[in-house]
Amino acid sequence: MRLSRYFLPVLKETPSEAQIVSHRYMLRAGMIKQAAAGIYSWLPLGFRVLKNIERIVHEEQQRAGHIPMLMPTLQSADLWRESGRYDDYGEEMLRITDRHGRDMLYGPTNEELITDIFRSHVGSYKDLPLTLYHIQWKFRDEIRPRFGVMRGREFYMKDGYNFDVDQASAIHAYNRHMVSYLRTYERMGLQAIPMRADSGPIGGEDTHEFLVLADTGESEVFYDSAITDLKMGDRAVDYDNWDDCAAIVREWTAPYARTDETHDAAVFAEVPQERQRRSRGIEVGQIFYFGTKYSEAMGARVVNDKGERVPVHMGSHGIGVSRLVGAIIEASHDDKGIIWPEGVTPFHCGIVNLRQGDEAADAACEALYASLKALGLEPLYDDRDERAGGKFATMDLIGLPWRITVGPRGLKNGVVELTSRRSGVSEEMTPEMAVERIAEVYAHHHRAAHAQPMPQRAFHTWI
RNA sequence: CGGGGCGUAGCGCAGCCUGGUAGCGCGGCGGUUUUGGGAACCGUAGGUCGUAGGUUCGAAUCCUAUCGCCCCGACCA
Repeated sequence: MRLSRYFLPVLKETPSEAQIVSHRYMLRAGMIKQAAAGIYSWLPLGFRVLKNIERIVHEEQQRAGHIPMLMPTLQSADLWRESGRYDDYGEEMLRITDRHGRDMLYGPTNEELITDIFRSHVGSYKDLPLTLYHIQWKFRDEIRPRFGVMRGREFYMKDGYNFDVDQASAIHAYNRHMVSYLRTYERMGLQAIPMRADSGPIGGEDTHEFLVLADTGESEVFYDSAITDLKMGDRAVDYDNWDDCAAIVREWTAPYARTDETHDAAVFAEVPQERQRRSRGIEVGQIFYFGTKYSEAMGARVVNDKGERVPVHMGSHGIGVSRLVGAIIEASHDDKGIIWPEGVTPFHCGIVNLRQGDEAADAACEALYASLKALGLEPLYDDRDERAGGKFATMDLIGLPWRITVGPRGLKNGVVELTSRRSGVSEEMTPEMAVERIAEVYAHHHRAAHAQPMPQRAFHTWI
């Protein structure tokens, strides 16, 4: 993309309403524009990040054998009356009446809809296990929306639902989700720690929240520092293997890690003193096993191998996609702006032409731009007629992890400058070498590297 | 919903107390000189002062109502 033809309304000054760093930078970098309290338009740059996060979520869900679909934002109140939540959910649910006087609602979540779909079409244990998910806008009428997209009223969320014939296989689904979530967050350059949580209005017996450590987090968290040393890395995971998944879950749940809701000072005291950590965290996901809570209320039953009709065991799982945009910024920024992890960056690298209009500089930039595009990478070429300082400031603010700086001075010696946004380190090298280096950096983040679904599959519905 | 605050040009703000017909910085547009970390100068456009009523010869300013937004709290992906 050429910046001169893009829409990137950056702000030099911080809008007064923004209190926390992610909100400030999202506004200043031209990522969002507030439409109403807790409701935002996603401008082109923000939209690219949102879509990158969404893409990673999709890839990791499908890798784990989960099936994408899409349910509507508006729902009929009838199903919610059936589950009993029409009254339980309270003021946070946005209720709407259509022209015929029918009670509708803007969905805060989708357990009712998915259960209705399930009971209409699935009747036998032979159709299980089944995990369906979608990524869709939700609305929760927060009393006080704040912190930009971190606590909006309208938000983009992946929610998935697993259906299993009995508790044991439902627990495996739970474990499988924890593993896939760990991978998902790691690919975004985040460390999200699973912490034992309260179930809240969703209900359930077993649940973990995933928290990103950040000073501005809304939850107080207590953990054993051993957990932050854990990495999924490149390890091969067989999502069909109950023991493998359970082992990884044990690895991540053995060290103490809880939010203030479930914190137990006595248990925490058993963690060696030097490993006790107390911090703040941003919740970016949660997984639940809730047994037969909805299936019993709504009559979602299957016939098991003994010919008995039994309520299906369910779980649900959510990832706050729009919130993650803010959470990543909270976890990765400095005083100049955002520092995007390679996995989610809106553009793979920036090209800064220090002397727009200079024949050699223009030509070198065009060549770099073409080479990067040819490799399937998307550079952002700052070809505006701006001074160097302004271009650098913009690049630093919008946080592209890599920058190639091109100027007449370097070109005289046949070199350009490659700069890491994170470390600030600059190296001079030929343009060809810079392209090669960028390509290497992104080799692991390419879509192709993640598009392979699990090789062995137990899910009958998987393509 | 309780407490606090704010709505004046695209953004950040002053003016309000003590009414007299709107200003500053940044940004925009045109031009000249510049050009390796947010340049300088000249020119120029842009506002029914959130909205509605009231008081007054006269309201951004005083009064009333209303809408919106932000912050703290309870609540929450």
